Amino acid sequence: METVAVIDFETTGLAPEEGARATEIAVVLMREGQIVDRFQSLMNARVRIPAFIEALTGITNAMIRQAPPVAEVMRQAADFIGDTPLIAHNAAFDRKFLDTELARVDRCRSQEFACTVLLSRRLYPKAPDHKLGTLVRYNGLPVAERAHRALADAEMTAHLLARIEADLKTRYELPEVRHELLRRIQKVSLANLDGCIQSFKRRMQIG
DNA sequence: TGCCAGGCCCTCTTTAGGGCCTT
Repeated sequence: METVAVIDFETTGLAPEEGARATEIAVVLMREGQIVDRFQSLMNARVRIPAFIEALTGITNAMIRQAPPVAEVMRQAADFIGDTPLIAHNAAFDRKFLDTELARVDRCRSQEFACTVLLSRRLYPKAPDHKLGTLVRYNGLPVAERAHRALADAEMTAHLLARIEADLKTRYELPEVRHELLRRIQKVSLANLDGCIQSFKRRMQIG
């Protein structure tokens, strides 16, 4: 059975090219819709966290000063993830921080990302919006006590992923939902979703 | 002076613009 890694970063800002750095990482391994392992750590990149981000995440400059060095944490995270296919909510954001922080420790990513924002826009077009918290509540999933912390957000994303996979299986009578199919789905328009999945089923000789 | 992320999606589109989503 396929294992996927759900990843979430907390950072000092929105863009590494603007000098933003990661302050916390969490990775949740999922297999058959269940969380089977977790990695989480704060990390010290020797940068100051803006006050409004301290308020948003609850991660303070005092906490970061006592955290292990970012290079040490990223090497551990890279070893934990290995070549497991990746998932994130708004994957473009986490992908660029992952790639930037890995490059700083002379490591690189080999696997692709799937994105629960793109998937949710296709599966749940009637949701009020596609923020992580909204989608979790919209689907009646467990809401983390402390959103905007990496492990809490990664676990909420993992639960959302499990719901997406379950809904795809039910709606399209699929025996399983692999990362490759998620990647295909997120690239087609909403109008072409049904056709994309039926075509995939024919190629896989399902149904 | 006025803007200041960026990748992606949607549509009153594609010779573009506006909005979403992440910290």
